[in-house]
Amino acid sequence: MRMSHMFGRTLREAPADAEIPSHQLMVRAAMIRPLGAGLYSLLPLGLRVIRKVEQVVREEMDAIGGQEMLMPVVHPSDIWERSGRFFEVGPEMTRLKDRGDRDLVLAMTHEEVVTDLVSTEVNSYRQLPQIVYHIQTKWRDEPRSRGGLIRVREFTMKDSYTLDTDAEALDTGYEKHAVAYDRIFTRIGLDFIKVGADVGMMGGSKSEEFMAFSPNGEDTLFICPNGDYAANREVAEFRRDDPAPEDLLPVEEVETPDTDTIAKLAELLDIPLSRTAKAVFYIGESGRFIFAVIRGDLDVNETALRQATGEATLTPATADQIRAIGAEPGYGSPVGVEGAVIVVDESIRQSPNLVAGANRPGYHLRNVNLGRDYEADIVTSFASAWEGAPCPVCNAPMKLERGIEVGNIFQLGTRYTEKMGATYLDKDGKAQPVVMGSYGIGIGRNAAAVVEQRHDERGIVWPISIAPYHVSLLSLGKEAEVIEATDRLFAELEAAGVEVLYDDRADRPGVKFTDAELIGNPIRLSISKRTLGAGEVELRLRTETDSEMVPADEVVGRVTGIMADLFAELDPDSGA
RNA sequence: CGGGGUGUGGCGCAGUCGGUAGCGCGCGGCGUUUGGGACGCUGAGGUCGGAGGUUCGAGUCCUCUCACCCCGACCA
Repeated sequence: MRMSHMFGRTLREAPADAEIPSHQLMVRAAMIRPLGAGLYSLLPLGLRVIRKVEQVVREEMDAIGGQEMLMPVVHPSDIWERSGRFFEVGPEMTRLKDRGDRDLVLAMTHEEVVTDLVSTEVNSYRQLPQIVYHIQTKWRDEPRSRGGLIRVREFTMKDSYTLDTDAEALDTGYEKHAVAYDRIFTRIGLDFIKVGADVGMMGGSKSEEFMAFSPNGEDTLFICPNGDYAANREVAEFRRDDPAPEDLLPVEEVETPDTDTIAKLAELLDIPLSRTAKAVFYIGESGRFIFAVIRGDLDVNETALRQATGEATLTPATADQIRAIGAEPGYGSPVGVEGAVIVVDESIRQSPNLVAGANRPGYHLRNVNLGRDYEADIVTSFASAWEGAPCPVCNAPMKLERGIEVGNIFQLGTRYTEKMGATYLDKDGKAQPVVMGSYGIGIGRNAAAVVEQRHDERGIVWPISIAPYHVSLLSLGKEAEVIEATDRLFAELEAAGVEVLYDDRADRPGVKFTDAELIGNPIRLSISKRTLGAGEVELRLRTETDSEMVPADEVVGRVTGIMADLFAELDPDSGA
């Protein structure tokens, strides 16, 4: 490609509304342009990156037996009604009508279409297992898009689906995906980790996320320094030590004026936070009052609490709602309340003789004990982990990291196939629901994550696997012999299968160097009157600050050799 | 949806007390330059986000509205 005719210009300054590096650099480097909130055009340079990410994904999906297909972006709403998600998913899914007043939805994912296809295409256990996938547009009307390509509303996603006869076979397909994903993210040069995750709106039983490390990531991860455990904050567990057993002491009311927070209470009574029981009040989506009880030194993980209660949303209760069940804001305890679902964290069960509210202003109770003084409807774990929390496996203090979710894998089970009647006949001729898994990779987000991890003050430092071009070729000077020599090298490189972005513009050298570094192709070649006089070409890697002079007739071989080395560095089979 | 912020030429910005819109970069032409974002001359390009209002007069004041960004809520 000759830069003199490339569509899209580089920008000297980033748009004022771009804050994170990947957003700024991809706009400046003429890869993306904003159209609206969460909507981006891909310019030719950016599209090349996206296509390369897609191709890596495609190769690895094919390698585990995936069959590529393509499903529509617009769906008739009835399949979503049959799965139930038409009613479960909120405004994130866009609904529209066609000219015949028929209800349609814009696809935010494709479980429904796959399941619908399965019901007609799969009839026998002999056809299973299967892996199908497509790489296609998704529309999710996010409440808030952000960060360039990190979180957008319209985006390209690879979604694949495993179809199996039983849970054991599902494990196999799931594990194949875990391996394929490892290879994909390695090949595109990401520094990443697989963590345990919440199943969210996808439902199902098991889910893990692949997280690219980045301070600009939206997720918080807890990671064991010994590699024994890694989880999204939403589901992160930690080791809970059993406190020394104590005899249960009698309940005793204590006057605590103006002590409406746990911190004040602990100070007033001169006890550690861990000797108090904290009450947190929510109203669930069903309208039930959710009364969460947790040890005073811990915080509620609302995702875990939603899971435990089966409530899709939890809204903090108002003071009036709290009083309506017989509790008192600031002085609440589960002792004597009525009409609430009492959910107790494990920390409480393990801790005897805690201080809790007396459900009247200015008073608390000492020596409150679960089972003696009140009963729980649910006892489970819903405490948030924290930086330094003990690893649930080895007890080492966990590190807190930020990550960008670049892929996720879900075991769906029969959630969709049962509802939509996607069955196969087993060996006994009996109809059984197909067991499904669902696996996603956001293509554009991956490209952005790579930029977040691989850039410097001058621009992007692409890994060769997804760089827009392998080589930036610069002609320095307008002398005819320089132009001719650069034209010739351009042709030779292309003939050798090297992808070249040829900066043939009439600009000064500084402009070309700067743009080459901004765009970030891995190999830079420069030809000028000076190099020509010595019969050489200057070669510099984007990752290096020193150049190398290469005899003109060795350049193509040298470049292809470097390319092979660069690809090898990203090769998951090389053991590097 | 709550909180904060910004809308002036392609990008970055200025615009005082209300007086008829300017700077840098970029872009076209000519000339001089050519190894780290050159210089001179010259030229093109703006419904000042939109609507309404106040006023002799609005980029500027008032009202409404739209869009975008950031934090939170939410989120496969």
